[in-house]
Amino acid sequence: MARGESYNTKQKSLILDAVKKQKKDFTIKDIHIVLNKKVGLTTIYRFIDKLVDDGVLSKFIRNDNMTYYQYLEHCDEENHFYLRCEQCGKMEHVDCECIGDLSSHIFKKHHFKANRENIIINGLCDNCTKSL
Amino acid sequence: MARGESYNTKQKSLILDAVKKQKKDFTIKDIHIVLNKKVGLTTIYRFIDKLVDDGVLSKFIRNDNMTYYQYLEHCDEENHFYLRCEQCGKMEHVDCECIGDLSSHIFKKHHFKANRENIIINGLCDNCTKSL
DNA sequence: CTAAGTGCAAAATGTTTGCATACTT
DNA sequence: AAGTATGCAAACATTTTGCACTTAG
Repeated sequence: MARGESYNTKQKSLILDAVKKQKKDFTIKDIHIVLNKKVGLTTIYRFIDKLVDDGVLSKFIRNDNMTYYQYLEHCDEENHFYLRCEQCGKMEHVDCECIGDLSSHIFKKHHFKANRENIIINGLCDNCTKSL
Repeated sequence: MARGESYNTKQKSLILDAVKKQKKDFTIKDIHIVLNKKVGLTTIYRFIDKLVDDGVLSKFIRNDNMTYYQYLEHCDEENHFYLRCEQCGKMEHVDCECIGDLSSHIFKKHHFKANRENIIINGLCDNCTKSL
């Protein structure tokens, strides 16, 4: 096997499964608890960091000063983007050419190359709008 | 004076000035150093947190695990949004109806109420695209 | 004069590192 | 067998808190 390659371990797949099961954004602690502390905190930190580097997770901070992560379903769709609810933390996936149109407009008119892999629009989802 | 009101102090205006002068995203430490440690770290933490709550600053985390802040020029423009360069950290302000169009599309078709105050598109600015 | 703000030092958290052990390939 | 991964404990860094003192109104 080539040098620098990584090994598959029970811990990694446990973490990845847990991460994929989350319905909304989560913290390192959440995963630690979900896994019933079967996997060490250090390992979780290390592997989740790697997932962020690999673009599998996005990482952000709320004003409560906690670090949250969110699973980014891998989409090869040309026109994929996210709608993230600021109220409940849920992330909707959308495929719609509207975002492609915006990107090309921004490129042509504003000379900026949008990162198409990771466009997130914040706001309020349908449910939360109703319950306010 | 009404209870719960806040006082204007030298420290607060020093911090606010420093924050506005930043050309790109910055950390608490940056501000501490810019102010030549004339203002205590604790005070900086407290006031900057307040600025975030008030929507004057946005707060986010990079994968280096440092917390960054960015000054959000207040814009009453209907169609204001940000283009944030992932390479150099610069934030461009744009006023263009393209974003209003997108927002109403998203509202009508995807039943999501975008937060118009704070739309940030990540990507690469013109300069950084050229120098890659 | 009173409420709010400041800054130090201490405490609390969150995150990373060193290292011996265990696991993958 | 050799390279990776794990997890503990320790080290580190960042952020928050308690408190006596200062300042704004």
